[in-house]
Amino acid sequence: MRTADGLSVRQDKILHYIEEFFAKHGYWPAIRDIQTDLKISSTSVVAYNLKALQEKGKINRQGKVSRGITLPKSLNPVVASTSHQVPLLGTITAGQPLPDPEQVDIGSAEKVEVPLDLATADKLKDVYALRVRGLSMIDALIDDGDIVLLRRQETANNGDMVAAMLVDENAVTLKKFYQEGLHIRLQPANSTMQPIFTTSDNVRIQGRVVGVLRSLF
Amino acid sequence: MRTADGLSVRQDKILHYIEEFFAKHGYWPAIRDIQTDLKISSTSVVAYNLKALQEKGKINRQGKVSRGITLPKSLNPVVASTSHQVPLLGTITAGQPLPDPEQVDIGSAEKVEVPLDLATADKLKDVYALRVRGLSMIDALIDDGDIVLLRRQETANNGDMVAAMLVDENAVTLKKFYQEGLHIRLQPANSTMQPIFTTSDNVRIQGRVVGVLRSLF
DNA sequence: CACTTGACAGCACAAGTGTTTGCTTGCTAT
DNA sequence: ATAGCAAGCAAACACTTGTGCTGTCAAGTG
Repeated sequence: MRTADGLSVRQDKILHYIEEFFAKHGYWPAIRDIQTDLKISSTSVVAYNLKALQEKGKINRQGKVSRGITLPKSLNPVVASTSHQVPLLGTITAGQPLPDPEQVDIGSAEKVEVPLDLATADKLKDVYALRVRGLSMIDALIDDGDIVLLRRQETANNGDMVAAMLVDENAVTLKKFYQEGLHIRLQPANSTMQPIFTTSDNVRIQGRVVGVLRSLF
Repeated sequence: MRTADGLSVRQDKILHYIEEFFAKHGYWPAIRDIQTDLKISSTSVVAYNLKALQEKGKINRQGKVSRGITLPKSLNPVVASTSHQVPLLGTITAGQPLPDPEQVDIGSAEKVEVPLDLATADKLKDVYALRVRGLSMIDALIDDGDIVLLRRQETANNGDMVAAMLVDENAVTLKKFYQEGLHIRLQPANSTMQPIFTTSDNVRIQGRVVGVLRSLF
């Protein structure tokens, strides 16, 4: 007898057992867990069926690794996630350059949850977050306390919202970037504000703004 | 040296390593994984620190079980539900009153993922999202295309950012709310803009703004 | 009938892995 | 000084667990 997925009854039971075991314990079962709880006579039978499940793409296995049976993320109801974490590297204030993400221990940094609506996971590479202090970014429609998401890059296309450092002023600002011949126009997002015109060598792009989160709770 | 959590540097590193290992592999690390990758001289040192982490409630352990180190669900960024879905009920444009959430079939509405950093789950009750069309909310630092999160309510405290309908003008606007005697002051979030003064009966509060999401991808 | 194949059994081995024991080090309080 | 203690080190030990045989058995298959 077969299930709809082309699995034998036993394989189906094993698959569900693996799911439930992980949901209950938080780690994966060993072959002998499956064996005893499902009252299978031999570990080799379990191994045999696990191999079948693996070939059918229902599970992943890491050879030789204890409890290395895993479910593909997309099939794992416990792990499937709709958001992604990016490191919160610090605070951005007018005048201070952005921290270099490579200088900071990303592993120990605070994390910010970013919904995948805002950005798909693969686009979140090299993205980090900064908390905004002060009102200096208000012409970019960014308030005190907002969290901005930045992707590290040193070039920009016209119209991109970038974190740009003005060398002369020693200030960082968030503006829309427009290259106009030898000059650069930095246009505030807020149309009631005036743009900045300056030369290329006075501008150093530190990253592109890819999102803003504001909590008013 | 200690981290903010009262963990030693080594314990902090181990904790983050466990997180990353699980995120990467889908199963938990063995003591020897931790040892070799963190270049710790002995397994017993790892065991020693794991015990400390366990006593501090940072990890759970199943004695004797291979790869039985787990993170409490609330601390596990991979498993913990760190975001929540709220219905996206439509579009807000200057002049149009907000849709009544009860009039819309919430079940079939589009959903927006909201990170719990922005709002804890229990506070997300009666919260819904609207997409902003046009620049009419620019003085509330909200751009065309932003998504605003609103909690349905008809009263407000001073200083709350609210969605207020001005009856005479038949317009909806997002402003900070201040009751001043019999009059009401609606103050833009953007200090370069001017407030609106009006009477109480000309203002109908439609909800409180609890968050803003902006994606620039 | 001989031959294959899928599924299961039993068992033992070796690798994977947690635990224990004894020893060293550096620091602090008595 | 000396005792106490947290933290680390090294090696051995013992349990846990995946894997590799060797068979059995029933159901095809030519």
